[in-house]
Amino acid sequence: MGRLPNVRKGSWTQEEDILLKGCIEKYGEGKWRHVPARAGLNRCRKSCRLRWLNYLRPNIKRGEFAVDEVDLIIRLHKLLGNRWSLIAGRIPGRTANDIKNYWNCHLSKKMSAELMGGTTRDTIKYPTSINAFTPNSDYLSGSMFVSETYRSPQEEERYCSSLTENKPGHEEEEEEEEEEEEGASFWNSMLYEVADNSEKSFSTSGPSEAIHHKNDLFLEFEGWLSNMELWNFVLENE
DNA sequence: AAGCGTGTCAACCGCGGGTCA
DNA sequence: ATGACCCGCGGTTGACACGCT
Repeated sequence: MGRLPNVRKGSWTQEEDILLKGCIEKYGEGKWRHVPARAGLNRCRKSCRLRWLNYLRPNIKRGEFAVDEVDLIIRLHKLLGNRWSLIAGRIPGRTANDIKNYWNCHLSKKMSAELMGGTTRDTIKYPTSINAFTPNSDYLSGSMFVSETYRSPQEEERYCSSLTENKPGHEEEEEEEEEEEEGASFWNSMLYEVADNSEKSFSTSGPSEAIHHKNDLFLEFEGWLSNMELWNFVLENE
């Protein structure tokens, strides 16, 4: 099973852009498997989709990121980690690819430089990582931490010594459980903290005591992600 | 002027999740 | 329940531009 033979790759020409744009305008977005044939393009569907989403779509903002956009990206990245599509959803006119590129070129270096410079960090809100722990499938499947962890020198020392200890095999399961608990407790803290601080609008919709299962917690959180009022609150009080 | 290093951005690739037969 | 197919995402790569030596 493989790749389509003789499919064009590389940069898009103006003619191709016109064909693709015309096709989307005529048939609408989606059904990407039909797009190459409909548009008369010798491109794979993924390439068409990407070109549309990142370049041809109307209302795409180009050029320098404004200061407030950068600030928002940093805050959102703290909260969400590398979930670029979610971050892009909060920044009108910017695509996930743009934001990812901007982060990789500008902000990741800046952030790690700040880290090295000993910038103080928030204490409980996020795991000890510049890349926030993200509620991805690894978390749901039980393997928790996917991002590189920052530790203080003392923490690092403890961590290293813990690594050099010989651990019998059966303790691995216990470690996984501990990690899982640690992650769940992070989400619990975050969700409850937000709920506690947000008396008015979330007193009824905040997390109920019945939330014990991590999947429930995650689903609850995903629901909150689409709550603009909550977002405004989090960003204002972060 | 030429060579080299670095930054930027568009595009590709592989994978995971969802849907449907 | 299972496998095929499609979509969307994030990581990575490659090409080009630009600055420095």
